[in-house]
Amino acid sequence: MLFSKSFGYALRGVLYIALMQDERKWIQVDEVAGSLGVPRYFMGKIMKRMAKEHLLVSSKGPYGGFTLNEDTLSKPLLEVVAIIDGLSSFHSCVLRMQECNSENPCPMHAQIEEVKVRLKGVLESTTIGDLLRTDKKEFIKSIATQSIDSILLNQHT
Amino acid sequence: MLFSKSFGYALRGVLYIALMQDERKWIQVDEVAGSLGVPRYFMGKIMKRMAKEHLLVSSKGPYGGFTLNEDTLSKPLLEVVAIIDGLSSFHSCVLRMQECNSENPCPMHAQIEEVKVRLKGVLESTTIGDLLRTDKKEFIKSIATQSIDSILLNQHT
DNA sequence: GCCATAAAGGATACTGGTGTCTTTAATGCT
DNA sequence: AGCATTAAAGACACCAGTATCCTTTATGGC
Repeated sequence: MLFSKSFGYALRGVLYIALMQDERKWIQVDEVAGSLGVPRYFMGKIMKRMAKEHLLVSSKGPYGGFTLNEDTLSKPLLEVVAIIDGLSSFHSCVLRMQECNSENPCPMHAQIEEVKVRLKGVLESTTIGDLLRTDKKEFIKSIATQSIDSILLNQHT
Repeated sequence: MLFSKSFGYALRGVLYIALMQDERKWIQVDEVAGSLGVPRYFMGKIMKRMAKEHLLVSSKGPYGGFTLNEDTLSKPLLEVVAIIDGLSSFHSCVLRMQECNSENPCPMHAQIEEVKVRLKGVLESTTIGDLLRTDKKEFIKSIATQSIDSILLNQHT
């Protein structure tokens, strides 16, 4: 597994909020979790962590919820990885050897290093905003489990 | 985490056996686990799984242990991954979307697919034998936690 | 056949990620 | 000020990977 389950929830959550941003500023956990088919309370904890790291902004009380920060869309995907999974896998050896580095490499070091550099490069050069697509319905379909109609319907309630 | 902890144990175990093969045919779990600094009973279970898949051969009783199969060194690393971790991460979406594929891709599909193909390529094109190095002492150092001297010493007991 | 040795197999505990629920704190509305 | 709403925070359950121990099975040497 490249990333944790939480990372998937986190990124999809941010993208969902970004998607709804043009209509409403504050989006509630209930709606995000419901639309994405993610456990309600678990989603809440994940979004809280992102808010704590200023990738999201939260507001309590009626009409509160979560919203993007000014710079959220320009942040690289690696930021989400760092917040949710941490970056240890990029720095540590796949064979878990303590002393693995370019001078004293583990047997897989060279082969894996190349892949890790590449993956890190993708995550650094791709921003959250880069992932957004123009077709809203198509985009929702790619991150949500609920039907598009029921999601768009919920917006009026 | 690209691979599980077990995968690291497994690969290092196979390499250790390969390394000792020129002197002795059958290597015991006790020695492998001791040399590599891996939990004894856990290592046993991992090696058993590899034996079941014919990546290793096992023999019970006195002077028994594990040894390489005829074709072990020519097997690609992906074989070890398949036995220990399974290949599901290569086939499934990082955002865990059920319906993610090239026709209906998740937002990260294109970027990740490239990395996954590359990683899989490395694991397919690199054999276990490819990882072996000529300098035995250097090689042991790269997969073991115990001192080289104490390992070489144990061979005589 | 008996004994010692080593893997096989099963039972159990630990740990971190995942998932659920309840209580507390903050905020907007009346 | 009081109430309703929403996130924050903490407690707890669950599960899969990890780790440990014990019993059983196979095998070689005597």
